[in-house]
This record gives sequence, C-alpha cells and structure tokens, in this order.
Amino acid sequence: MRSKPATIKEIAQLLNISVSTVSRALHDHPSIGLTTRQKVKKLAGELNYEPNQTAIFLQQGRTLTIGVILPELSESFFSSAISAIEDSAYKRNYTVLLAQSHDDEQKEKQLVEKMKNHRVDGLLVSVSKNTSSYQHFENLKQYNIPIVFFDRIPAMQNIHYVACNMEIGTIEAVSYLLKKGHRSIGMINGPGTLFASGERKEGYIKAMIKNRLKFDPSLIVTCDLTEAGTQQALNELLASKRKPTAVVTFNDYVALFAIKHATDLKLRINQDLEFVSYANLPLINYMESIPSASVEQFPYLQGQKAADILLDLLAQKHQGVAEQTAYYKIIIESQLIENRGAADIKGK
Amino acid sequence: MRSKPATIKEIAQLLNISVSTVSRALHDHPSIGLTTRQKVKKLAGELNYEPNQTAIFLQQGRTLTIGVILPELSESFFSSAISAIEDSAYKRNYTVLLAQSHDDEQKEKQLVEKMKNHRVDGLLVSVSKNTSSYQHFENLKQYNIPIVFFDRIPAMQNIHYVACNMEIGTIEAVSYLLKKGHRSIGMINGPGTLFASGERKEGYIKAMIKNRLKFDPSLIVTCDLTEAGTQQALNELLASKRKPTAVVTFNDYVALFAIKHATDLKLRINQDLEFVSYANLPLINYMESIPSASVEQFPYLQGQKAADILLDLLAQKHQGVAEQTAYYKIIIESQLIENRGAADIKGK
DNA sequence: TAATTATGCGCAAACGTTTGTCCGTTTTTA
DNA sequence: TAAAAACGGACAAACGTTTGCGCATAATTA
Repeated sequence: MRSKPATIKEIAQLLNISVSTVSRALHDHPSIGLTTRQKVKKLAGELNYEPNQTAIFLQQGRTLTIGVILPELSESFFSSAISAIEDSAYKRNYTVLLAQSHDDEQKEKQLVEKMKNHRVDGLLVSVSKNTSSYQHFENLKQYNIPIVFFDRIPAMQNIHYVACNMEIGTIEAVSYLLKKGHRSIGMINGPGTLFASGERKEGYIKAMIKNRLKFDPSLIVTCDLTEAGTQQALNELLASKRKPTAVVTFNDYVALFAIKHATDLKLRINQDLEFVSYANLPLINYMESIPSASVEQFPYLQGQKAADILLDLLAQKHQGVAEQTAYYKIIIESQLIENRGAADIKGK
Repeated sequence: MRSKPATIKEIAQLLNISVSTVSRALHDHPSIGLTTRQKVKKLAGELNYEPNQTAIFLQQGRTLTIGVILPELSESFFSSAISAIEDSAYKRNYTVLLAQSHDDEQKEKQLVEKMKNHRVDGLLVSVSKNTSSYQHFENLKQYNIPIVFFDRIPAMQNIHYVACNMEIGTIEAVSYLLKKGHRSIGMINGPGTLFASGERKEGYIKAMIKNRLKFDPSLIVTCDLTEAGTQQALNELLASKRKPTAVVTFNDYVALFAIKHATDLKLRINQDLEFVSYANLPLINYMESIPSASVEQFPYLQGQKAADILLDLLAQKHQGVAEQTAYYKIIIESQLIENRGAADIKGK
C-alpha cells in the first residue's frame, strides 16, 4: 500500500539501470534493447506506474489542458457546449479545466489569472455579460496562450471566434409566420443594449422587406427579460392598433412567460396567438403549449467548432508553425426548426 | 512581446540576486529586507509574472485540482451539480478538471487514468450506468487519491458518498395524493434492476402502510423509460380494475411522456388524472400541464456536499492528519415540492 | 585482423519552484 | 568593547521527466 505513485526513478533503482533508460524504454525508443524494454514495462505495470503529467509539462512546456470559462454552467445552452468541448478535447487527448464567471467581470479576471497559473495550453471563453474591459484577455496574447471565443464575443480586434448569427433564423421565423397567413406579427425583443437584440430586429425588418411588406415599428417591443416585463410587453402588443396574431419572442424564457400570460388571458396558444422563439431550453419536445417553431442556435455545434479551432491552433503551435496572422471567424447560421407536437393550426 | 511567461529566474538575474530570495520576497518571507522585497514585487508586476502552478506542484506534491467524472454533462441534473462543484472548489482555491463518461465503462476507466496522469488531488464521481467492475476506483486508493461519489454510487465498501434517498420523498408524494382524496394511486416505475426503482416502490408501500391502506401490487407497473414503454405502462394502469386517479412517475421524462399520452386520451391533467413526478428537468416552473408536485433530489446540494467533503479530506491530508478510517456517507432526503402554477383541483 | 559502424545504455542538464542550511554583516546586549 | 543575537541573503537539493551527448562493447566491413 504505497502512499505515493511510482516514479521512473524507482523503476530505475529497482532494475539497477538509469532513469533515462527507463524513460526511453517506456517510449519504445529504438536505442533500448528488447530485454531491457520488456523488463521495464513489466515492472512498470506491476508498480502501477503512471507518468506524471505535471513533471512532463515542466519539460515540454505544455499541459495538454485547455481552460474553459463560461458564464453559467447550469444553463442548458452552456452545458451543451461544454459537453461538446469535452468530447472534442477527449478525442485529441486534451483535458478540460472548467470555471464559471457567473457573469461577474471581477471573477472572470481572476479565472483568467488562474488559468494562466495552471498554464493551460489554450482558452475557450464565452464572455460574461457584465465584462466591460477586455484587458485580461489582451494580456494572454503576450503569454502566447491562444483564445477562441464563442457565442458571447467581446468587442476586440484580432481574435478567433465562433458565433451564431440570429438574423437568418429570424428572417426564417418571420417568413414562416407570414406563410402561415399571419399579417400582423409582433416581436418581444430584448433590451436594445444587447447585440443579440439588434440581430433579431434586423432579421425581422429584412423579412418584411423580402416579402414586400411594410414594417411597423410599433410591432416590436422590448422587455427586460423578466416575467413582469414580458407580461407588460405582451399587453402592449395586444393593445396595439394592429393587434398581432403571432409573436416572436427574444428567447424561450420570454416565450414561456408570454405563453403563460396569454393562457391567463384565455388566448389559445398557436391558435389565437402563435408563438415562435429562440431555443434556449431543452425538452421543449416533451410538452404542449410551446412555440410552434424555434430558432436553433446549435450550442453543441458552437462548442465543438470552437474547441476544434483551438485544438488546431495548438497543434500548429506545437509543430512549430509560424505565428498565425489570420483569425478564425466562424459564423454559424441559426435555423428555424418547427416544433412537432406543438398545438398547431396547420394553416397553409 | 515575450513568447514565454516570465520566471522567477529571470527576475533574479535582472536584479542580480538569487532565485531563493525572489521566491521568498514574493511570499513576504520575513527574512527578506523591505527594499529587496519591493524591488522584486515591482519587477514581477512589470514582467507580468505569474507563478507556474505546474512547477509548484512538482515541489509540493499537490495540484490544487480536483477531477470530476460524470456520465453526461448536458443532463440538467449533472450540470447543476457541476455548477455547485465549481462554486465550492473556487471558494477554496481549487480548480476543476472535467470529463464525461457517456455511461461507457471503458471510457470511464480511461478517464480515471487520465486523472491520475494529471495528478488531481481528489476525485468526484457519479458512476456510469454500465460500469460493472470498480477496479479502476479501487486502484486509486493505492495512489492515495480520495474519491467522493455522488448520486450514482458504486457497490463498494469503504467509500465516501453523497446520495439522495427517494423513499421519504415517495412517501410524501403518495401521502400528498391520498390527502387530496385519491383512493387509487398508480405508479409508473423504472426497471426493477435499478436501485432507484426499489426505493420508489418501498416508499409507495410504506406510505400505504402508514396510512393504513391496503397495498395493491397491480397499481405499480414498470417501464423501460422510453416513450412507447411509458404509453404502454399508462394504458396498463388505466385498464386496471382499480383505475387510478393519480399517478406517480419514475422521473420527469416519464411524466412528460405520460402526460402527453393522457392528453391524447382526452384526460384532463391533474383533474381526471393527477401526476406527481421526480424532478430531473428545470423550468417545470415555466409551463402548465406539469405534474402537480415533484420529488426534488437537490442536485446542486448533492454536488456541493460532495465537493465540500472532498475538499475537507484534502485539507486534512495536507495538514498531515492521519489516514482517516471513517467514511462519509451522506444521505440527502428527497422532498416533495408542490408545483405552483400547475393546473390543480385544489382538493382538500 | 584492423578499422569502422551499430547497438545499448549512462551522464547530466533543463523545466520553475520551494525550502533547509549556511554565512557574512550589522545591531544589540552585557 | 567583546561576545551574542538578529538580519538579509546565497547555495543547493529536490520534485519527475525528457533528451542531447558521450562511451563502452559488440557486430560488421574491408
């Protein structure tokens, strides 16, 4: 019952050979004779020897570890992403060092420090909502630690990122509703300060233009994403002159608040008032009274792409490829997905 | 634009002092004079010096890292747990190395190996469904790496674990339905092979005894947790002689399948047929047509407890406390939570 | 058979830290 | 004022690996 893991040194001592020989034997180096090699491997097996990654790092200058900093691990969107990241990392023999910022800029900074301490080879980041300065990310460049951002991208120059463009999905969403016969379509958007709100609004407008319809600004209302705010926003829409028969909501949370409120108002979901949303929540598939369609943002795919890019960068770096001057900027197009199972008027 | 992070050595060279002095200065060791200390800290700041954790590990024999191996990161239950774990670890200056087994025994074994390579100080594990041999965990004991299991506990002796007991919650669930006036309560349970199924059945029976009622075995049917299986199970219950007016389902997925099916059968949810389930899914709060109550399993709490236990063990170990012979076995009692917002007959 | 090439292995440095020990000055104490 | 204590700092070993280099001995070549 040893208390410490076996080392290469001990093996060397026990076999009366040098540590370098042991090391080489374990790596099948050609300059080591067959018999020695076998002896070493046998003993290593018996001692349950495992190479000490930490020591290897010191030698090689890399940890085979990538850091991941996300706002909220329990959010379904991010947990899908982290799952993808872990899968990608595993395939390429990397390990994931995980941390969450809770949308706190100060904590995010500390986490970046910690990742530097641990000498992660690279970093995957979805930026905190409240981060205003990006100096902590800039610093990493001097450390030669590549970062790939995803989903929440900071306003920085010369960065790698993977993001999802909501515009296309929004155009699809609005067009979908138009095709179903709706002539007045409302939108409960997020705060104007959010980049994401802009994309949705743009998409809405472009869809109208594309379908040669007039854009009525009063049909887009903003809300603060709370339940109360959502109720108010829906009330506003329903009170408007061109009372909408369909609503596009900023995200699934807003959608569910709105659906609840609409139900309270005795409106039949997707009949009197049809809903389309953006997918944040899983298992929408399991229930009725859900939006009839959702704009999918592919969190798993985003995480996967981001991880693959980072791992590619690391592989290049390790092979001594010259500092890249080009930056990956991957845009995943959002896509409208009809929610089969939703109550539906099957309009055509 | 340095390509490598600054080291203590460089600082020493630049200042024409020894590395030990630099190290001590940075740690505010009393034997270093004020002026030298200040010079060192100043230069360290300018060079953006960050201690190399990896090197420190080699010295100190610990990585300040805990490994976490879970079946599925994207499962809401586990992502809540991992969020709690990260929070606890962060508070005590630890970092989380994360991996998922996808319920694959082989992969789980490899992950344990990898964690050993990285020399994590301790391990948090929720065991894969398909794991049959626990040798890879046993081996860790020889490495003196403490493990704390949670939620899914292996059948091993002498382990630390945190689990949630479903029995109490089930008793509460059945009693709750009885109090609401139901006289025939069905249960759609999981496969008999699952430990979790046993607990639920026990709870059901104890609730009947407690309320001095006769237990009718035909009211408990098992299913394979698929949608088709659930439908069949529900049909079975509804066809039974004592057609139940309420059903306890194995988990939220089963509940949602059953609710969908019941709706198709024109049954009014929680009126003609009342549902109680076990909480796996979030945002149940956002929708109607959900079980009127859920047995909560507190994933965040489980993760938190497990992490705290592990970190306590590590702290003890670091302070040289003798090998503990006692094992933490924490049982969290499940608890029935009424789902406000669910359609309800408000029976009394 | 002598010169050359392989073969098989050991030596030692290096990666970045921490820490026990030792040593030369300065300051205090008697 | 001489001896003792306190101060400030340097030396070197250690943590576990990898790897360039050198050096015997054995095998090949001419």
